[in-house]
Amino acid sequence: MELHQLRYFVAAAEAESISRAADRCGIAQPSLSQQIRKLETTLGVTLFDRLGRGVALTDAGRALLPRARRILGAVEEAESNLQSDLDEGAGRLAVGAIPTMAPYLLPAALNQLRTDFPRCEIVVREDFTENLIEAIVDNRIDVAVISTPIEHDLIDLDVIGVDPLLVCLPTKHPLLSRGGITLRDLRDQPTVTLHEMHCLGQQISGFCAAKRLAQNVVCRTTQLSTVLEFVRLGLGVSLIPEMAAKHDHNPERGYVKLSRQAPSRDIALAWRKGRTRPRLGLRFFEIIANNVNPN
Amino acid sequence: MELHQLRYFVAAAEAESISRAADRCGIAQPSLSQQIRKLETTLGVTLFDRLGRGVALTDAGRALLPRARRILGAVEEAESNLQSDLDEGAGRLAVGAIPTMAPYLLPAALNQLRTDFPRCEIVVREDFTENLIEAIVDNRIDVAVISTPIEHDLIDLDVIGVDPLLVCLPTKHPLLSRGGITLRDLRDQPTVTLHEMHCLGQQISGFCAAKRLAQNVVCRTTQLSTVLEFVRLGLGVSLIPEMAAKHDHNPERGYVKLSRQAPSRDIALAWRKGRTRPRLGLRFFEIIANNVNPN
DNA sequence: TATATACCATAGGATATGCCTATGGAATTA
DNA sequence: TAATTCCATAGGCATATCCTATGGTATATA
Repeated sequence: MELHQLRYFVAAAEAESISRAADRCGIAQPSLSQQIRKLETTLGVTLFDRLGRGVALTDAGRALLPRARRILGAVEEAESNLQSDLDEGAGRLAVGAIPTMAPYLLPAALNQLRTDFPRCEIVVREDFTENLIEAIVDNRIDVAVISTPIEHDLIDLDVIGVDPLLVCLPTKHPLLSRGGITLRDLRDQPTVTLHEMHCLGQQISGFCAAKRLAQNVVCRTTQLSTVLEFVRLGLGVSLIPEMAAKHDHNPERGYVKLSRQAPSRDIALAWRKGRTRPRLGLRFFEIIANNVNPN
Repeated sequence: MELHQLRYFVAAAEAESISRAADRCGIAQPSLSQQIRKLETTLGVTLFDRLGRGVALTDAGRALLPRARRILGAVEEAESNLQSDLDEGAGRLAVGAIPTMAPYLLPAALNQLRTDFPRCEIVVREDFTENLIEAIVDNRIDVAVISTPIEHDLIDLDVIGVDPLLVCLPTKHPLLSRGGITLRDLRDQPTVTLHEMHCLGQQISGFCAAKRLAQNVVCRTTQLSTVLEFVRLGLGVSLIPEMAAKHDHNPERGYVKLSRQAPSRDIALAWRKGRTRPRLGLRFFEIIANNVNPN
């Protein structure tokens, strides 16, 4: 069964004539006659009675007619609405993000995206950098919000901003009111930090190692919120990303920016190299870059 | 856009690989690759990103995929359900009948047909012979219940029974109780009869002319029920088909069969010559023939 | 790093398909 | 009876589909 055969069939049924149908289809009468016959052969039924003067649908032809119309209608819909669907951003976007960024960056950005493209479908995956990279390479997600460094031949990285790491202290901590804190001041402080399964945990460790600062780590957790709770209870201090600090409204914690050589992490979007970035992804890029760096 | 292109497209989208898709479709990899490219050209969009290691859908591809599946599903449905629809008699039947037969033959027959094929659709047309013949020739109706004679090259006629014409009299009429009535006894009776637009009216006139019986026609009507009413009021007698008499339960009228050379009309089904008789039509034939001639 | 493997694209040729014109037979109309 | 209309068939041409062979690129392995 071929689409043009269905078109010819419908034309012949409507015209009740092979000749007129061929005329309307812009082909010669024998061609249409031949295609109808072929359709009859493949379906194993007779579609028309040839009456010498025109043709008339048989039972089988009457049964096929509405189906043929449905099929052709679906084809037409596809051809004409494909582009408009794309224009309206009715697609799907799968976004990944590391757990230390997701809760601070995604909600606002995805909310905005839904506003811009009400018909879009968004899938979120929160996972560690390594798994996100793998997901991008395997085309399971379209884009990921992560931090540097990323070394992978198949990944394109756009650094869209910098997220400073602040010192997080209990409100009553003496350092909090002092001002002008440097890394050196933290040397003897007990610290609470993230497990190194998080890239943020690795980044902090790396930063301290670079500054030859031996951390006195009293606890490693797997969630930032747990770290914050420990700090609140006075078990130690911590380095916390600014984006997380901005979301912390608990009066029992305070944040201080280190006065010199303040550590930070990059905020980046990772894409699959070679893939055309989906329209929704491009808009997501704009939105999140704008949120990170308000002009 | 062609159906095989959609098939290849869906296969490639599902396999995420041109090679594997080609394998599954039973064609060579370059062929499938080429058809995908063609589809992209006709639609004016890129459907896949070629990643060296497999392919991945673009926005456009993702938009097309459900549509392609819908189209192919509709095609499959048509191919597989066409026959079953025919077997279940889900078709349409357009039946015609002359007004002097329709009310007595159609209701029971069509009711039976609906019982046999609950999904069928029936259209009834009640009209004069000439118009019915024309409707059959033009394929507007599939079959007609009519009477002889019919002379038309494009009509096949099946005589399925004979309908005697009875003398219809008011109950109090002296002839009714006499028995052994012949045409001669009607010679001086005032008669009421149908207009000759009805074939029955023509048949009765013809019959009387053949017997050299000059009718004393006091009234011509266009409906049998009007004739009956005139008879009831004693304005005249009439010849009424037996099938109508059987439906007449009014005690003020009586019917007598003529004892010799009783007139009758044929009951026939008319078909378009050259058309394959629809399944529903064949069943209708069986039912009505059986109703007319109960074995 | 070098080699082998997997995958998609291109090139060129064989085959098949769709469409054409010409023509014949059947039915209808003048 | 002749002219017309309509569908089917025959044969040829152009195109499209599919094939094999091959090259380039990315991935996996030695």
